[in-house]
Amino acid sequence: MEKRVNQIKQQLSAQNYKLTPQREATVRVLLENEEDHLSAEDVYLLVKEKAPEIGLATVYRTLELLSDLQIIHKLNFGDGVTRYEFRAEGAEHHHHHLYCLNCGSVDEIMEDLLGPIEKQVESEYNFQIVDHRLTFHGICKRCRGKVEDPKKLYSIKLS
Amino acid sequence: MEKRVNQIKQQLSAQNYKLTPQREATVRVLLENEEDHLSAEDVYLLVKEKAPEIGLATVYRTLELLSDLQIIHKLNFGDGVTRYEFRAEGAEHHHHHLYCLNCGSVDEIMEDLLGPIEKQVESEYNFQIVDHRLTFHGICKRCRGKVEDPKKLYSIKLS
DNA sequence: GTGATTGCAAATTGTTTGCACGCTG
DNA sequence: CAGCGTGCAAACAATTTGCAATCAC
Repeated sequence: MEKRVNQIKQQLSAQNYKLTPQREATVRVLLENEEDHLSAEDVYLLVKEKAPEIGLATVYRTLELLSDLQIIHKLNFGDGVTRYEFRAEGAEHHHHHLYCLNCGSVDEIMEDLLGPIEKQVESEYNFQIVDHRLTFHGICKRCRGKVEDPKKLYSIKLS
Repeated sequence: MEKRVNQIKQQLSAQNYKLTPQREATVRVLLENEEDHLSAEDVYLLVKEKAPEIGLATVYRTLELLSDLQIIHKLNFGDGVTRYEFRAEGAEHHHHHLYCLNCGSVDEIMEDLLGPIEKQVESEYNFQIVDHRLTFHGICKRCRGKVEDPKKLYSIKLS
């Protein structure tokens, strides 16, 4: 944890940015909730607990900064809010998401399932791939059995 | 074209909705620009050409209705606007998108590359898949050569 | 007429910006 | 003191909602 905070501090100063207390608090919240895919509002509420004077705009600015520096990633599941997650440490390690239509949870698939497919797409469509987003929408293991008609949920909830 | 309008009309009346002139105009615009992934605003502007009195709210309501009835699909590429596309006619025919970081164009991959992978995910993660979204972000064939550093573009443009 | 549908304006939501102040080198 | 960084409030953009008027059976 301290190690990662420090690492980020260095990434910031390498570009002449400082790890101010607000930024540090934000980073720590993100690290502490790494598996949660928080929205800006989520982050704001959590950061306020440790730094009550912080403004929402600062949180947005910090998230934008971290995103520009490719320290975090913005995610969109179509429910109207942007969520954030840490980038995989090793540059090219992609992963995917499982978005539950019932409870809104987001789980991760930590393996990259698309390696061969990317190659196929690059050559077949003459498209230079920089990244991809793969999300499966459905019912998570915790909601299994609770939902009668997943397709219906789907049409209601999804964008 | 007429055939498809009629088909949609029937889908609507099957659920006790009417294909009003405004709805029909909206549907036609969507059909005429099927490969374009229009935003609500785009649709609004185009619909206004044939039905100048229409309101933006009506367009939104129509798009929402069509989406609820699973006639069209909402899409999010992370650039802040929701775009719409027709659903594949045959229920389970998935396709994928190529989003160009340089020009913002969206092309389609009409084959479903994920069949086997879905099966693997369902069993391995105990997740019941209803749908998936797969988008490749990168440089389209038209922008090839115009861009020096795709990764940089990526960090700037993407959500 | 009764209920669905519309247009318009106002409200909401998520996010961004302008600006004066504060902190740090 | 120069400039980055902040908090606050106002601005914005996309979308949604309330409501009175209108339309279709």
